[in-house]
Amino acid sequence: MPMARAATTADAFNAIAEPRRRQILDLLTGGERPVNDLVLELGLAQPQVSKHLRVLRAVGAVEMREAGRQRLYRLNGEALKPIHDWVKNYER
Amino acid sequence: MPMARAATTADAFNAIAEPRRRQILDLLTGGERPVNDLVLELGLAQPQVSKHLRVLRAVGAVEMREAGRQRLYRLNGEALKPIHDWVKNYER
DNA sequence: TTGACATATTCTGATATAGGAATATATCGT
DNA sequence: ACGATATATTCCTATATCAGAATATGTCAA
Repeated sequence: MPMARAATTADAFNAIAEPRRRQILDLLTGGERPVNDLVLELGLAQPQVSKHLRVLRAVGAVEMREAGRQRLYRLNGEALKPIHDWVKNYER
Repeated sequence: MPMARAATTADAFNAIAEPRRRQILDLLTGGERPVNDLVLELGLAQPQVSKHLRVLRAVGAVEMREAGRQRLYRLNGEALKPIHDWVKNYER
C-alpha cells in the first residue's frame, strides 16, 4: 500500500507559486481592497478569487477586515519574509 | 465538459515551491556536485533526486555537465532573478 | 565481455489543487 | 419581510505531481 504524503501544510512558497495569487498580492500593494475589486481587475470568477484569498490568508500573506457587506483585504508583506530571506542567498 | 487548464509551463516559482528542491539548490551553493552526493545528503531515493533535478534544469536553476559516469550539477542563480525581483517589492 | 557503478526514465497509485457551477450566508436598502 | 448585493463554501471533474518500484542507459574496471 502506497505511502501517504506529508500532510498539506501550505507555506508561503506554495502560495506564491500560483500566478493569480501573485497578481492578487500585487494589486494589494496599492492598498486595501474589497473582493469585488479584485474580481474585476483579475477577470476571474468571484469564487476563484475567494478561494485564492483563502490560501493567501492561510499563510498570512493577506489579512481581512469586514466593512458592511464587503470584506477588505490587505497585504501582509511580513509573511513573504521567508521567501525573501531564502532567495537573498542567490543574488549575484 | 470541463475546461482544460493552461498547459503546464513550470516556472521558477513552481520549482522552488518544493522544499526538497530548495534544499538541492542550497546544497549546490557549496559548488558543483554529482547526483549521488545529493542523494546522500538529502536522504532521498536516487530517482527522486534525478526527477527534482530535471525540474530545476527545466527552469534553468541548475546546469549540468558530464564527467565520466557522473553528472555534475551546478547552480545558476540567474534563473531565480524573477523571484528575487518579485519579492523585492514586498520588503518593509 | 562482464559486472559494478552512476544516473535517468517509466509506470503506477495517491493526493493536492485549479476551475466551473451551484449554493449558502450575511448584510444592506426599501 | 423581501430582493439585491457581497462574499464564502461545497461539489465535481480534470490535471499536475509526488513517492516508490522497476527498469533502462551509459560508462568504467578487471
